[in-house]
Amino acid sequence: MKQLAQKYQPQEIEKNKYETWINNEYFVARDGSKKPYSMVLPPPNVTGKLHIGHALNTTLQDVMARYKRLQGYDVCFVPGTDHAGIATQAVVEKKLRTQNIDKYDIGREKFLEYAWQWKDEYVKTIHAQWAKLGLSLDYSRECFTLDEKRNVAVRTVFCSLYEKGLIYRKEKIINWDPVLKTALSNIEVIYKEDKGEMFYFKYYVENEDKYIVVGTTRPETMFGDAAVVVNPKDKRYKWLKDKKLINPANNKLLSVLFDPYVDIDFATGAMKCTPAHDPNDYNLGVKYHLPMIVCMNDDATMNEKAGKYVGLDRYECRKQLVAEIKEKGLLDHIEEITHQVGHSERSDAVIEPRLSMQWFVSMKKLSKAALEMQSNPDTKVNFYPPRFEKNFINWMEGIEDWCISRQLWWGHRIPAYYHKVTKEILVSFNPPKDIENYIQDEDVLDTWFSSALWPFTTLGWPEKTEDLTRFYPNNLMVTAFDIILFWVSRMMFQGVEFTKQMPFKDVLIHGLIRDEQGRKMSKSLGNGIDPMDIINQYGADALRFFLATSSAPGLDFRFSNTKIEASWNFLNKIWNASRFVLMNLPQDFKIQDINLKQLTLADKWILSRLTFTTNKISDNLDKYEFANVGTYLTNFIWNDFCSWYIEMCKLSLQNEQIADNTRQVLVYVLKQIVILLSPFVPFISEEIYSALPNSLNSINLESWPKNLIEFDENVDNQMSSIIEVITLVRNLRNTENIANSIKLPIMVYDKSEDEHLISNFNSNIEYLIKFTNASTFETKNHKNFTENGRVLPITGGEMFVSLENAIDIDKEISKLKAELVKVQNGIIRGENLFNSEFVNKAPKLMVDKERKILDDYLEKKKSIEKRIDELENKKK
RNA sequence: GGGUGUUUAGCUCAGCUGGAAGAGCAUCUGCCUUACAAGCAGAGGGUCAGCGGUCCGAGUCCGUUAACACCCACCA
Repeated sequence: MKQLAQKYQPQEIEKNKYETWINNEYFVARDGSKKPYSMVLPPPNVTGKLHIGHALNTTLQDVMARYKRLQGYDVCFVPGTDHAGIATQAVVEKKLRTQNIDKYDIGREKFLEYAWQWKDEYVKTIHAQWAKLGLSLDYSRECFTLDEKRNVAVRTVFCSLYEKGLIYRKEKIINWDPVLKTALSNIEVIYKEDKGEMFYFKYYVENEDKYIVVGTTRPETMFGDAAVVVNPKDKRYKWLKDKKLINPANNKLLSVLFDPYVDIDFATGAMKCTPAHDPNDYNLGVKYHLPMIVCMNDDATMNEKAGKYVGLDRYECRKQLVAEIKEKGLLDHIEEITHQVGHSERSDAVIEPRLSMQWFVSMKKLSKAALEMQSNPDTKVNFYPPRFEKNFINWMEGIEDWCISRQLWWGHRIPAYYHKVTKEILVSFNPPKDIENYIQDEDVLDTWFSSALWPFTTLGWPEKTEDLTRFYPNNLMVTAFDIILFWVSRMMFQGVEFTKQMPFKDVLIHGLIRDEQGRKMSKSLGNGIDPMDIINQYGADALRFFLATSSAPGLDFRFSNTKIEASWNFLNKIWNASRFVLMNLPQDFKIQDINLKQLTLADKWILSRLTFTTNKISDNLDKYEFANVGTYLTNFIWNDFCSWYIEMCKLSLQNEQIADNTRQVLVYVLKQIVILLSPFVPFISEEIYSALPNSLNSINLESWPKNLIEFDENVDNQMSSIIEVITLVRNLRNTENIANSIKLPIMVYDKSEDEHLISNFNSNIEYLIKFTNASTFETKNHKNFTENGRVLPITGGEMFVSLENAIDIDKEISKLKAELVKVQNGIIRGENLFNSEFVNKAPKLMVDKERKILDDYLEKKKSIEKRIDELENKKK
């Protein structure tokens, strides 16, 4: 048992705790006698430091991990990091460039050395940040998406899919990033609305003085054109049958195709067809066996097909080509348009659709299996909130094959080997024995290919490990909605394919944190927030509490300094309440069982509220409704415990007979409070916990509160009625400007024959006197007062507060009249209700409730009117 | 072009099965009451975006409109 410092200083109490927890292996899953609970941390990229979004994501998971641990689960919370192929390669290249090193000069192997160095450095940073955040991770199981074991899994999956015919290599139109010089998958392309121009060119008919006008947004691709296509139903172009058109860019002859794909109403209804640079044109090209002419290099400069424009950037070529065509008089007109243009997610370069030889995952069979699994209530993944399930389903239903090869060095190298002579492809887990006759594929796999396997590769798959049987599928996956398609969906279909079940039971989708103005946080805006800065200022606990309790599932929320401060204030309140409890314990204090027969009303009430709160918190944590949990915690701790119970204890602590039992209750409740809090704010909880008598070595060894007594509605009502009286008197003092030093005689009388009210007040009269600062507090069964004062309605009776210190009668009367209006409105509402179908159709319980409310109002009306009469008489 | 979400107090947001509108911050009033002035005790403030519907009863369910945000989609 140790002392709590005078001040709550998070920087002090958060020191060294994490190291102790880790050294004691509190977070290592290994107790086979307990029920398993498992999560994998979405592995952050090793490109840099963690941002506030990571802090949110990991905090939510850590809350669940700690909660489940306290509930007696063997929690397996696996950390890891992601090699993030494109992103990491880009930052490493950038760093090398600052040192004037070109990756092509140093070559693949040397470059990878630099990349691994980078990775080691940032994993270290990430570890330090996880520690600061207090994440209860099981480091004994830590993984990296590119480590040896994961590589085994990746190669196993690749070969297996290849053998099943679900991976193939083919020349197809793919999204080409000309800056990073690699293929991308469809979802790595971000479509943005861009201003552009639609150019209308004249295509003359061969050997005739007739022309048609063809529109294009991309004149530079005309060097790759293979045909002009019109709709067969388009009457305007029937005459073109069997004619040839002259490509204004290079004077080559183009045949005219008639295909219903072309939209008659779009532009001129005549479309140029560039099979090697447009996915739709490609389809037409395949259908009509057109030549596939690639007219650009991999860096989006023009190749020799562009004639004199060879070597020019695609946009420069466009400019010059348009000028040339215009000069020749073949430009009809130019139209300003806005259209969707694809940009690379990573480099922001304008994507060039390009015919290229790549590896693909055939998606049809995989998506079908996953969708079937998802349509069955017994095997499906539960999305929180459920609407995100649609994202998954829609995407999977319309999914196209997944381009998985990347022209990078940093990643899992594709286990395909090409025979130097026969050119035969060999896909094999291990390199061929006669490797000297082969060349391995230069490309690596899309990062998401390995990420998709994460839930089971982290548990040792493809080996049949104990972890895999115990902890798979994972219980929970927590992630932001922007990654559902990239990651969640892919984990799901790969899980189904390789483990015959979904990789997790629940998916919790959270929103994004925006800045205080509601803008997305981004590097270009420079409005990102470093969680470490917040921790240094307010402590990890305040940050965690803010993050976890500020958001409803699936919704974005704003970062807010005032909310962090509010969290800090809350923790400071808890700190001080704990100090109060501890300083009221005598030196020789010993924990004993609470004597349930000696409880005061306040004792019973706080224990009953504790039960209520614990149940609410469990319910809401089970639904991942963290914001609700925050509300229940704050209400209970700040209002119930601090404002009422502790204040009432100040009296009972002076009563020798009950003081010790009160201390037992105080310590007991405080202990449960810090346990309830600990999933959210582990550091301060541990600090306070360790100062409590008879505590274990760490709060991490504790268990979730079991209810000492049931929630008691009767007790709750009794306490409410006392709180009601106290609040009314306080209110009266405030509105009437009556100083606390003036003691007031107070009388309560019972309206009904019910003795409960009176006896409740009688047995708690000392609290009432103290809290209302009354001179006398009497309870009576009958009205009997004549002095100047105020009648206040209370539940089940009325209260009279004598105001001998001359209140202003006029003011009093106008106040009563104002209240009378409110009461009359209430009566009107009630009477309308009872004149309606309400009585017949509403449940009896509701009718009774409304009846009572109305009766109370009628009573109240009478008594207010009487008071007004009395006061007016007094005036005369 | 489809789809989803948001719209509640001055600000930021809760309000999960329909039963007289809540929190934090801000504002106003009074308190240094020895756990806490980063606090305590009170107060004021809302036709729950608009319209229509279902229901005895709607912030909550249905339809519709508007604004904002996001996702998906090959329109040259």
